[in-house]
Amino acid sequence: MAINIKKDDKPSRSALRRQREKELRYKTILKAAETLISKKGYHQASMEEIADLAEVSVGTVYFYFKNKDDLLINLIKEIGFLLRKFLGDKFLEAAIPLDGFKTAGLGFFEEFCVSHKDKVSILFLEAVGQSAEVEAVRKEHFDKLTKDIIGALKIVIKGSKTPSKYTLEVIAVCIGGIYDRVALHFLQWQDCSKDISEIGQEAVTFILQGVNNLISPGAE
Amino acid sequence: MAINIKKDDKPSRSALRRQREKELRYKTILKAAETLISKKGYHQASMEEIADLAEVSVGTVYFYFKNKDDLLINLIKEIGFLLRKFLGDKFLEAAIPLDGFKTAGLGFFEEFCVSHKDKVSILFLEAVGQSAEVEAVRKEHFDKLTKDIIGALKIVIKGSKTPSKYTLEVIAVCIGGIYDRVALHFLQWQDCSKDISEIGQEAVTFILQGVNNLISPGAE
Amino acid sequence: MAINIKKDDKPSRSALRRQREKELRYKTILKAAETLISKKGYHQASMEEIADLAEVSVGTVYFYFKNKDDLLINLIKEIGFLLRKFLGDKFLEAAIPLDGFKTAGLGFFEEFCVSHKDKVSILFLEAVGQSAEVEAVRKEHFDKLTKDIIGALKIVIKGSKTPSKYTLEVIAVCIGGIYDRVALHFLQWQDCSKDISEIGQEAVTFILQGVNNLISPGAE
Amino acid sequence: MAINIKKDDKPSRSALRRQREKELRYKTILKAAETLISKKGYHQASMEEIADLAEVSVGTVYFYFKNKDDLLINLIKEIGFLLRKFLGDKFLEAAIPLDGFKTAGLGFFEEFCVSHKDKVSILFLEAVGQSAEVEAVRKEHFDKLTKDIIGALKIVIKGSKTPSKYTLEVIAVCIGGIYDRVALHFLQWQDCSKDISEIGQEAVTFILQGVNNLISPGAE
DNA sequence: GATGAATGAGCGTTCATTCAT
DNA sequence: TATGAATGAACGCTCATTCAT
Repeated sequence: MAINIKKDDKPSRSALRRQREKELRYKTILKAAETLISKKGYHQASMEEIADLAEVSVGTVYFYFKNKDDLLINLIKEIGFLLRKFLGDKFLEAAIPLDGFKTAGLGFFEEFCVSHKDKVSILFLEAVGQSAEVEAVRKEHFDKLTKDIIGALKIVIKGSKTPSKYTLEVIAVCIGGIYDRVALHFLQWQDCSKDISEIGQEAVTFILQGVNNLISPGAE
Repeated sequence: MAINIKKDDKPSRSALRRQREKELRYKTILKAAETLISKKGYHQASMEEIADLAEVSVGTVYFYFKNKDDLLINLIKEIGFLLRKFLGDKFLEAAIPLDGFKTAGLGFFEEFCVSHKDKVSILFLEAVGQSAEVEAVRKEHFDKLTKDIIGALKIVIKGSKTPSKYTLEVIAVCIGGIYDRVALHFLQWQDCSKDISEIGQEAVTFILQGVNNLISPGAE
Repeated sequence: MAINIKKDDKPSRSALRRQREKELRYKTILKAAETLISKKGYHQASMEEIADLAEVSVGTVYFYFKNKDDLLINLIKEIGFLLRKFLGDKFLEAAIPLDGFKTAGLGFFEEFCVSHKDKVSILFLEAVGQSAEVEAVRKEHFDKLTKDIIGALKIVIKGSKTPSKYTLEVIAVCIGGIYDRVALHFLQWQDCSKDISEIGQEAVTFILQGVNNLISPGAE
Repeated sequence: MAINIKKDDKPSRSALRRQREKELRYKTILKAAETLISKKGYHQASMEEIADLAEVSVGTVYFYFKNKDDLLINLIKEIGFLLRKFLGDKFLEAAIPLDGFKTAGLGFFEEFCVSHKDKVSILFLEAVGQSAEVEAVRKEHFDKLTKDIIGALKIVIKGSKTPSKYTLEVIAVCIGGIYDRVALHFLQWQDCSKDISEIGQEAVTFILQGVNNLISPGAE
C-alpha cells in the first residue's frame, strides 16, 4: 500500500479542516437529536426529521451513529458528563466543603436546569424506559454521579465513621432522586422557573439536613 | 367501568354473572399488560402478545381499552391508587403522626417494592417518556401523592408556620423523588432486596431529618 | 375461557368458508410472488409489488408469510413438490420401468417446462444464490429428487450389483443436472420451445445411455 | 484493461511501474470480491467490505469497475476463461481425442473444483439469479463452453453424421449440466472432496456412454 | 361481546454510487 | 489516481387499530 510520507507527521491544513468539519457535523446531528427528542419524545422523533433538522441526509446520520439507540446513548453520555462536570465544579467553588452541597444544588436548579432544559428533559424523561441498552447507559451515568456524591460526602464527614456500609450510598442516591424529581416537578411538568431560586433553596435545605446529620447525628 | 343499570335495579342472575365475568376479563388483561410491559418495556410489548397472555383476542383488548396508551394509563392509575392507599394506611398505623413518615417509608421499601416489583418498574421506569398523554397521567398521580404528603406534613407540624409557600411542596416532592430513585437504584438497576431493610432505614432517616427541621428548625 | 360447544364438532358453514378464503388468499399471494419473481428476479420484486399484484396489503402478506425469504422458500417447496409428483407419475405411466426414464424425461421437457415456465425459472434460476436459508431448501428439494431417481434406478437394475457406493447417486445427480441445464439453455436463455420435443428426445437418449450401462455394462 | 500507449512506444520506467501497480490493484480487488462473494453471497457482500478486504477505498473500486454488477461480470468472465482454458488444455493432453472427455472431466472434478472452490461457487451459485446483465454474461460463458464441447465432439466423431441438428448441442449442454450439478452436489452442498476421484470417475463414465453412442449408436 | 384477519402508514436501516478534495 | 464522507432512493418489516362476521 502506498503511504504518503511527509517530512514530519504534521497533518496538512486541509486534513485538519476536514477533521474539524467532521466534528462539527457530529455535534450538529447530536444537537438536532437533542432538540427533537426533547420536544417530541424519543419514539416520535424520526431519524428523517433529525437528519432534516441537522441539514444532512439520513445516510449521514448513520455514518456518524450506528443506529437510533446509539444516538440517544451518545446524547445521554454527553449530557451526563456535562452535568457531573458542572456539579463537580460548583462543589469546588465553595469555601468550605459542606457549602459545596449548597452551591452545587443551587447551581443545578438555578443554572443548569434553566439553561439546559432540553438536556434535563432527555436525561430524566425521554431517555427513560426506551430499551435495555439505553437504560444501561442511564444507570451507568447515575452510578458515576452517585460515586461523585459519595466522594463529596466523604470529604465533608472527614474521618467520622458511618454506621452502615449503605449510609453514604443511600444518601447519595437520595440526593440524586431529589435533583431528578424537583427538576421534573417544578420545571418540566409545570414551569416555576420564576420561583426556581426559592424552590432550589428549599430543596437544598432539605438535603443539608440529611448531610448534616452525618457529621453531628441527632436523635432520630 | 361504566355499568348499564336497568330501570328497577334488579339485575337478573345471568346479568350479574356476565358483569362478574366482564370485570374479571378486564383485570386479566390489565394484569397481562402489567406483566409484559414490566418485562419487555412498553414499546416492545405488542397488543397481540398482551392479548395472547390474557388468553383473549386483540379485538377483545380493544373492547375493554380504547387503545394501547389507554391500557398503560389505566395501569398507572391502578398502580398509583394502590400505592397511595398503601402509604396512607401505613401512615395511619403509626401511634404519633411523625412516626407515620417512618412506617410509610419502611413499608414502601420493604413491602410494596418487594411484593410489587412489576408495578414499581412500570410507574417509575416503563411508563416514563412514552407520550404526552401518558406523562400527563403520571404527573397527575405524582401531584396527588405530593398533596397526600403535604397533608401528612401539615398534620405533623400542626399550626407551625412555614417560611415559604413552597416549603411543604418542595419537601413532599423531595420525599417522592427519594422513594423513586432509591427503589430504582437498589431494586431495579441492581437487586439489593436482601438488604432492603437496612437501605430503607437509611433512606427514612434521611427523610426524617428534613421533616424534623420543619418542627424545630436548626441552623442551616 | 368460554368455549363454544356444539353438539358435534362439525365446523359451521361460515367457518368453513372463511377457511377456504384463507387458503385461497395464501395461494393468491404465492402465485403473485411466483409471477413477479420469475419476471423481475427475487431482489427486484418488492414486497409491495407482490402485495399489489395479489390485491392485498403488505401487512396481509406478512400475516401469511414470516418474511420475504419465507415466501421464496414456500414457493420452492411447492414447485419442488409439484415437480417430483409430476416426474413420479410420469415414471409410473411407462409399461416397463426402464421406459419410465423416457416418459419422465420427455414429460419434463415437453409438458412441465412448457406449461410451468415461471416455476422452472424460479427453481433453477431466481432462487439460486439468494441466501443460506433459501439455498438449504433448494438443496433439500434436490436431495429428495436425487433419492427419487435412485429409487427408480434400483427398480430398473433390479438386483444387479453396482460397482461403487456412489454409482447410483452420481447418475441420479447427473440426470438432475441435465434436466436443469437443458431446461435453462433451451427454454430460459433462449426460446426453443417449438423444437423442445426433438431436444427432449436427444437429452433422454443421452440419459438412457448412462442408465443402460448400469444393466449391461459395456466397455468404457 | 485499456492501456494508454504513447506515440513512440517507449514508456518510462516509472510509467511501467505505475502500469504494473494498476494491474496488481485491479487483481487485488477482483480477488477480494471473489473471496467475499463466495463466502457471503453477492448481495450480502457490500462494496465497502470488498474495498476493505482489498485494502483500498470504495472510490478506488469504482475507479477500476463501473459498478457492482461490473465487478461480478468481470469475475464471471475471468473464471469462465480460466475454466475453458483448463478444460481445453486437459482435453488436448489425451493421446486420442475420445480420451479427452475423460481427462477433461476428471481434471475438472479432481483439480479445478478442489483448488478453485471459490470460483466454482461463484460461477454455479452466487452469480445465478442476480440480474439480467449478469445472467447474460453467464449465458455467454456457457454458450462458449457449449461450443467448445461441440468442437470436441466433432473431432471425436470425425465425419459421422448426426441424426439431428440439435444432437451435438444437446449433448454438450448435458455435459455442462453434469459438471455443474455434480460439483454443486458433492462439493458445495456437501463436502465429499475425499471421494471426489471416485465420484468424478462415475460422472465421466456416465458422460462417456452418451458420447460413445454418437460414434457407434446402440439400440435405444 | 368476542374474534382475528386485514390494513397501511410509518419507521429504521442499508448500500450502491458520487464527487470535492 | 485515490480517498471516504455524503447522498437518498428503496426496502423490508412492524404493529396499533379496525370491522365484518
